[in-house]
Amino acid sequence: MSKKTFYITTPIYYPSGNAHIGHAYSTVAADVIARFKRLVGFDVVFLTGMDEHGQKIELTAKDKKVTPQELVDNISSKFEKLWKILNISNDQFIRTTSNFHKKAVKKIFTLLKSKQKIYKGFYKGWYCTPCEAFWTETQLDENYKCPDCKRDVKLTKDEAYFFKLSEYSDKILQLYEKNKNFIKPASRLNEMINFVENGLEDLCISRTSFSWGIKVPNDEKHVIYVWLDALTNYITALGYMSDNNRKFESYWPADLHIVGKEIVRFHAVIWPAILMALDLPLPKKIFGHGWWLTKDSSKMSKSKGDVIDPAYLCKKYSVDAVRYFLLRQVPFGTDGTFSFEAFFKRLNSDLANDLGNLVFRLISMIERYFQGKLPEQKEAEEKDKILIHSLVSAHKKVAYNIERLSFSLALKEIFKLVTACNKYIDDTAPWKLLENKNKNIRLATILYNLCESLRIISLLLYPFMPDTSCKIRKQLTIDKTINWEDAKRFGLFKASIPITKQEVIFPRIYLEKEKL
RNA sequence: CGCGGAGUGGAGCAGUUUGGUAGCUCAUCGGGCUCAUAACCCGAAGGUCGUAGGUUCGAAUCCUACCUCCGCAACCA
Repeated sequence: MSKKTFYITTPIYYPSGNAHIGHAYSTVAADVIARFKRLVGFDVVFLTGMDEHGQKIELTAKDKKVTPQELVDNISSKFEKLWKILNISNDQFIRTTSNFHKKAVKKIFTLLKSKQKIYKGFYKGWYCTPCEAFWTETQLDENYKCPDCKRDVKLTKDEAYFFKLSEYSDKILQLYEKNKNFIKPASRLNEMINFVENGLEDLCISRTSFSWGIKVPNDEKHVIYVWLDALTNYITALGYMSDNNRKFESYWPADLHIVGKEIVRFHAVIWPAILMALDLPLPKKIFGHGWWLTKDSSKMSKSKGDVIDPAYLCKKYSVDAVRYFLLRQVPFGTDGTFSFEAFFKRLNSDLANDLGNLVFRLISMIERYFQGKLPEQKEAEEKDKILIHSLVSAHKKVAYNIERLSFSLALKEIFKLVTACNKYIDDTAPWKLLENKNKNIRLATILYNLCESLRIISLLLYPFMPDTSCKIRKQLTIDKTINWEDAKRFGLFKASIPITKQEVIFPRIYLEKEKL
């Protein structure tokens, strides 16, 4: 029985500073897809990692008086810790400073060179001596000065290796034409078409101005510059160009590269060209998500420390609050504004008031009315049907929206169910039935239906909020096995297993108590 | 004329492809309920849909002009 495979990646992040909310965003989104795909039976590889070479690292390390390796070891370990905190279920964590990656990249370079896709030429750039940095003409400011220090720059010509990107314009346009879903959302596709139609230039893929990188084989004063080093992580991680490429054979091509909108171009233009040059299949989809902006950045920076540090948010307000907010607040393709006001609002109204309170009031009634043990008998009524119908049909909409990366809509669907449950309680008014002894079974049925609802909700919620999902199941003594199929059927909840009240899942946040 | 996106009640957004009572969430106000985390449920108020023209019986939705904001315009991960 060979399961269908699914390979999903995040970008590899650049450890020149600490992880911020944008990193968390890409990674959490990828995690949701990975968890979902596993849940529906795919054999998933979920890759994330770090892009650890380059001049900026070299300079930062020098500044901090550590070696580049020490610098990246330190920062990368922080990223890894953050992924643990955020409950990221990645199968691999690649670092471009790993030996296996460096070896593979060298082989890729050599192969491309032998195929005559790489040649040696001259890189023209404007060099700023004090900054030790090269700039392209378009990067210079309006007076042709260094954009960093505003001082004079001088035109220099350096020997460098180039990749024949210019050969691929037509092929890439054909790719876009053939696969309309290659770049999502569609607005990004238009940008790329426009960009490629203007013609592609060959790509400079080596540098001599710094040394922190993979050496060019047989020409060691050159180091391989970002593209060939970073983008190829998606295949070297699977063992491409290694002694054991079994994983590569079974998982490549990637099903989905999740990237920030700022690097769509590299993934949608350069990466396919490199793969074409290597005669490898192309990834199926690139999704470029939006950015988190801060509306009132002055206020943010005034507060002590880096307040939008995702680890801090998780620690203070729970992982799932963060995961939920990021994916619920704005559509995945568009930019959003991060504000604590919005964060607290979401937390309070959706998570604490609607979901958390629902679990709490339900368990409270089960304890109070049945000493924590529901009888098995049932007495259904017409109004149950509406609730049940919306429950068993929800999985389709949720799955559909996750597949399209419309996380926000998927969550909306799930929370419609939560609202339906709260309404159902109000409509059936269990506390009134209590007065009438004959209504005991009906009362139990209502509570059963609610437990069952929460079983299904916990299942649908699992890819987004694994922690919360498990908490709900634990509180209602539902067994731990998470299986998407079980979201399609009503009636699997086992009555008569004792339930006792536990912690509140999402405590309410009181704005006035929060010091921002 | 480089390409593209956006401008809708206090806030954030959907609706524009296939014109026909302007919808959602939050906030506000009123009511209900008491199982619950001052939570839950119901109802109300609030918008001439960037501006000005045009097409049409009828336009947020189509056309024209203009204004404002934003993204892309390659070696920045």
